[in-house]
Amino acid sequence: MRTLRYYDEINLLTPAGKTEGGHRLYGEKELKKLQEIQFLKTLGFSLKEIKEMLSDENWNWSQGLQSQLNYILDEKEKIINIEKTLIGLINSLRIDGAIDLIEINKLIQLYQDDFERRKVYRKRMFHEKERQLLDLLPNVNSLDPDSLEWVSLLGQLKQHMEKGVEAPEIQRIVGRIHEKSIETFGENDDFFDKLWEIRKSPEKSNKAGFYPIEQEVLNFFDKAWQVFQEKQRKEEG
Amino acid sequence: MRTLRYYDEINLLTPAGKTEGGHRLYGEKELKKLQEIQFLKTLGFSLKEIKEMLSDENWNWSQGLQSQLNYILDEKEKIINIEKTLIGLINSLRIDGAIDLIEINKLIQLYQDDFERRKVYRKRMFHEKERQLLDLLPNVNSLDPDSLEWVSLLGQLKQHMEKGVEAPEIQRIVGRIHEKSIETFGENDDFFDKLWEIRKSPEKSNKAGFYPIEQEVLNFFDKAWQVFQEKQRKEEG
DNA sequence: TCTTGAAAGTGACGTTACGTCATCTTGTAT
DNA sequence: ATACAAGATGACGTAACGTCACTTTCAAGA
Repeated sequence: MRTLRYYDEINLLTPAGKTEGGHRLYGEKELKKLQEIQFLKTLGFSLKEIKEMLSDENWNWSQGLQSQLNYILDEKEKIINIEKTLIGLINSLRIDGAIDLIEINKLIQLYQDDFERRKVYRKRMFHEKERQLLDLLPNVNSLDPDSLEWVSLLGQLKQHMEKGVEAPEIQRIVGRIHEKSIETFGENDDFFDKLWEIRKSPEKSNKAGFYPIEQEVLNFFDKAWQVFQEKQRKEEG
Repeated sequence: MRTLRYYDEINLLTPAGKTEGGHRLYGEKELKKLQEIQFLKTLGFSLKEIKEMLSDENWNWSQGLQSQLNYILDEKEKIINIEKTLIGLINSLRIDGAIDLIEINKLIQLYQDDFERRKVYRKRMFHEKERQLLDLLPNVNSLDPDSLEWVSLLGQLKQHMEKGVEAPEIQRIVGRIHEKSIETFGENDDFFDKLWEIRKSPEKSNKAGFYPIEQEVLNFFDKAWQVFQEKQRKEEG
């Protein structure tokens, strides 16, 4: 009811007549118009725009709809960006256990501004084939099962860190990370080492556009990884 | 500048001090806070919410981000619906050439049903209690890394299901599930129960990165599991 | 015809995150 | 000392209603 009063106020939809007492009376025509208004509203038009459209006999619908579509597409892009950022935050929160909003913000800025430079850097560091593998890297900004497995593994590592690198829990997690990386990158150890070198250095990671992981966790994994490899060698040899 | 005045008014960000004349002075700390505010704003939080988050020492970030993500996903869905409708309209315009309100009205009829369905608005659940009422469901984003690994593994299984039980991708995933289950339950293989337990929860929503574990997936896993065991026996025997 | 209670009317303020005047005061460079 | 840019203050405007508080009208039953 409030709505009808408002539409009346702004002359968007005036009642067909009024009773002596002032009650608003609407006819068939007005009902139809109301439906039109509701419909256009769901398309995201403002009442002002709707008023214009409905009152202009020669309104150019195709142009109006097109520009509305453009606007909506813009909004969609914005929302998708927010979504990605939120997912990234949630994942990194899981890996690191804490967040520094400002650091993350910087990263995002960097990510947005520096896309080109990062591409160049990656080109310098990796061959064609390796770059294809790079695209397989877990994407913190997504919730697909594959990325989630990485996130969960790193998160568990962090969780059990206090138990030390030799703890069986840790070694099992490292084992699964190993397998996962074989699945992702193949048996290509060179590539893995190279990646790991970059990963370990915050600056290089940053340049390459890798998602930052706490240094502590990285160092811990490095040690645990060495233990793991030694054990494997022993078993084999 | 207007912005700073406003933040001061609502006690979101008060200046570190003022000059005799009343000019606002901001220090390093305030600058940082301002940046945080700006960042959170880009994520779609309202100033009221931001105020709460930043002033609460024990703010539950993971939950807050999560509910914001849900809200954003909702918005995204709405926008995508608008987009579809607009595209539909534009296309039908192209076919018919001229369109007038009569045409639009036909389409209104078409979409009318949708309106009705969409009237069940979901509100944004910012506060814990409100959420607890409506969604008790475990959501990937609120899971601990350990459970997350399960979800991610099953999710990957589902992703590659079409390749058949014998596919190497599948067998590798099954292998990791096997290891994970040993870690969790020991050598006895009763982790099927666990799977069924996980299965009980979902169904409600599979957006928001929520992975329902369907019957189909479980059946598939069952078969793949048998293949896996056979292979192992062969290797051993 | 009178009563009565629900529905409708009116007016006003609240909502968000500032933008934009108009007017006044301060800080600072010359 | 003076001039002038920059900041402060207060106020109104924004979009589309929601939500009081209070009054009036309409239609049905006695």
